[in-house]
Amino acid sequence: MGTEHGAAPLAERLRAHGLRLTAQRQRVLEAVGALEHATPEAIGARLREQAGPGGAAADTSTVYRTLEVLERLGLVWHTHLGKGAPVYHAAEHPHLHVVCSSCGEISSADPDLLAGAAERLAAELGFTVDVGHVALSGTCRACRERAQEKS
Amino acid sequence: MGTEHGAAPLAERLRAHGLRLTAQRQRVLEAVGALEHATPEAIGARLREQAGPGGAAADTSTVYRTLEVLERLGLVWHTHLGKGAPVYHAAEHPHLHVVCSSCGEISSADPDLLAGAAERLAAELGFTVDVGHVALSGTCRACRERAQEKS
DNA sequence: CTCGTTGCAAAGGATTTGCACAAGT
DNA sequence: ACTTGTGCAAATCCTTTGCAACGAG
Repeated sequence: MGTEHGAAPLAERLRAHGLRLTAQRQRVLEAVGALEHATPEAIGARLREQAGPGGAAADTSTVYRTLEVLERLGLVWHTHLGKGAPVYHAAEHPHLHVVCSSCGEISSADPDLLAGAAERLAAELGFTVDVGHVALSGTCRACRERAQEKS
Repeated sequence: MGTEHGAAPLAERLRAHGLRLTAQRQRVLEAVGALEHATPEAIGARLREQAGPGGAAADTSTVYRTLEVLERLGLVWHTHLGKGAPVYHAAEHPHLHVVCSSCGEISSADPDLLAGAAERLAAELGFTVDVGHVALSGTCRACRERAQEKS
């Protein structure tokens, strides 16, 4: 297990941008890594739970502002999976999001799935697909079967 | 040009569901077909413009409710391209949406691009990708070049 | 000490909902 | 007539913003 990227990049990248290392920023980043597919709301909730005796949660607005910063630093990414649900995840393990439009189930898939499509788009339109941001919607096996027996 | 699906399906499908054919529903459907990548707001605006002497626009809430109905009937589809921007399009010509996360430019692409990925997901996860709903985000050629010269 | 950060509360924008009236069948 | 659809306005939800106090460097 590499120690190289444990917690260092945050402090380092913040300094590089003239920004400051704060407890909130560390906590939000930690929360994004812990919760997969984290929404701002979920992150806020988690911080509130973890807020020990010191009462050290982060305000909603701070969560939003922090996520914005972390994204600019390249430490987290976000995707819109559907309606009002931006989902953040650590930038370290890029993966594809696959969402069932029926039950809302979120799965992850191999980014290579889009390699072919990405190449064609690059060649034909000069468009660079951002695999980490992509969300594929469709129907998961369970919902598909449920729909079939229904009709 | 086939007449088979011109305007008939609306009345037909509405009846099949015990719903009624109204002027608003016809107009909204027409607007979605006319405007590509139509947002609810844009649809409302268009209806307001077109509202002739009879003053026959549709209220915002009606637009939303109508789009919901039309989607249930399978006449229109929607995709979330980013933040608060649900985009509707006629279900007739399925296409992929490609959005530049930098400038917001929306392009359409060949659905076949995802054929390979769709097959693999179906085989590996039993997940059926809904190509019409998919939005790929990334960077368009113009923004990519702009970013390069900048740094 | 200086300037970035945070919390709080209020502002915004987009979508949804309740209800009485109008309209389709 | 009966029941669904519509407009209007109020209610929500999510996110952003202004500002004074706080804390990192």
